Amino acid sequence: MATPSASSAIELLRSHSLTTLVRRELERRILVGELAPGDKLNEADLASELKVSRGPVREAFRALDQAGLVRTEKNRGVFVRQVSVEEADEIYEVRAGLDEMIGRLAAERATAEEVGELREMVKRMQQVARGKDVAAYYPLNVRFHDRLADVSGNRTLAATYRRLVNELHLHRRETLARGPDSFPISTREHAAIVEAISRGDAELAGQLLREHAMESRDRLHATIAKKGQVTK
Amino acid sequence: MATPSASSAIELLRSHSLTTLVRRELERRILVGELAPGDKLNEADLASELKVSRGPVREAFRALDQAGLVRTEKNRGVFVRQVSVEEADEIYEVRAGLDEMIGRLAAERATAEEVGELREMVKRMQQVARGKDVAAYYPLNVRFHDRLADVSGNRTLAATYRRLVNELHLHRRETLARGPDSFPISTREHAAIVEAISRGDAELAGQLLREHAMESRDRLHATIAKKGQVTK
DNA sequence: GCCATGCAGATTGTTGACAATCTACAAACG
DNA sequence: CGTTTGTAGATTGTCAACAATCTGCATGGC
Repeated sequence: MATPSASSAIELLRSHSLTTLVRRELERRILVGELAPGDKLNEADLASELKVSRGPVREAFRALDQAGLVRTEKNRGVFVRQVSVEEADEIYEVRAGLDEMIGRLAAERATAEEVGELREMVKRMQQVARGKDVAAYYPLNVRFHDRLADVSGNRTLAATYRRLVNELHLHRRETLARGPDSFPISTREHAAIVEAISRGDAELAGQLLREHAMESRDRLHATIAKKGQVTK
Repeated sequence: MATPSASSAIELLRSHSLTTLVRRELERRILVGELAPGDKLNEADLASELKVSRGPVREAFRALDQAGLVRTEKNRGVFVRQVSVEEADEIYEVRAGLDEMIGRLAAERATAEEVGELREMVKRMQQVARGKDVAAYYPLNVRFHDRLADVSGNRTLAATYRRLVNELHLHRRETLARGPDSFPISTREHAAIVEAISRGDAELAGQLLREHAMESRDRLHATIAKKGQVTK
């Protein structure tokens, strides 16, 4: 490893085609909100902006479509996917089940280092939470759950989970425009989850994570009810 | 509706680009076994065989890659995905959880017609089962579970389920080459599942479907053990 | 005999051009 | 005045050609 930066650059070029890079960039823009649900993605514009031809852009579109982040209408274009409340509700339902599996498996398989890492993440979240800074808390929360999915040791489970969470990000992006974000700071729950995992209590970890997910779902329903009063 | 065939043809042309058609054809070939796991897919050959240019073929590749049916190696080509026993084990684990959700929701939401349809499918499977014709039984079994996923009423759940089942088909294709298929004829279990759904017993339906999936997983483990003896 | 080096063919990655389709606006008709 | 038809511009779908990379084999050096 004489030139780590050079070798990593080589590795970057070796595995990443333009299609992959375009795909990542678009995924980033969508999840970060630069591209809002319903926005149209113009092939030519994106191609010239990213300094590539339309081919890689189109290939990236097909991948993003399959990933559920955009929807394609023939001869009309591709649009950032809009996730309705009904869909979000369905997704939450599945996510709750996956979260329970993640909790169970994580409790069974987590190593001491992994538990330590999770504890560290919870601690960081608690620090941020004191400032009531939702904007800073949100990504930490996402990464915590993401890491939890990895700790489950089941790659298929983690990949399936991430896919659904991405779609829920989409829904959040959609509703975010209508009003301020009321994201919950639930560090206590997180701490309890990590403790259950630490003790190897699969049943409890699964139950806690399921409930944690269900609360998100219930919050969605509460928001629907409130929006229903205000908007119409 | 004066010319239903014509209007359906129009609808076909309206929504299906060449990319979509190529994608479907390749998916069919992979799931039916015409393309075996590990096989390389040559862009130019496929393009000329399907009478299209390489563009749509490449776009179909990106979608199939994201769908988990092929894997892409930059500058080397795309290959039909190989699902190892470890991966299959992971997938089964997730599938068992999804199946439980499907059972629960189906029991809660299934209409009388849907239950009737499921009963009909079980009956057909029983008829085929008497002939011990595994080749004929297998697709019926797949369609039964597929329909069950729809009956759950949760499209996200059904889509997630199908994706995993496709990957398991891949694993089956891979192991099928090594020896005869020992697919189980479990019409009794299917009948019990439908009955639980019919009675609206969500708990039981979920439990039965989970066990049903777990048996597939256990069969995989048994096969591994046996293969381990024979092969090495 | 064995390994490194360097072509030659094949295959993938990317691009720009052409064809088909859609959208918006304006003119013509009832 | 409203509806319809037609046309121009923009956008997507498809294609064929060019560039970059890989694979296999032969040649040469040790």
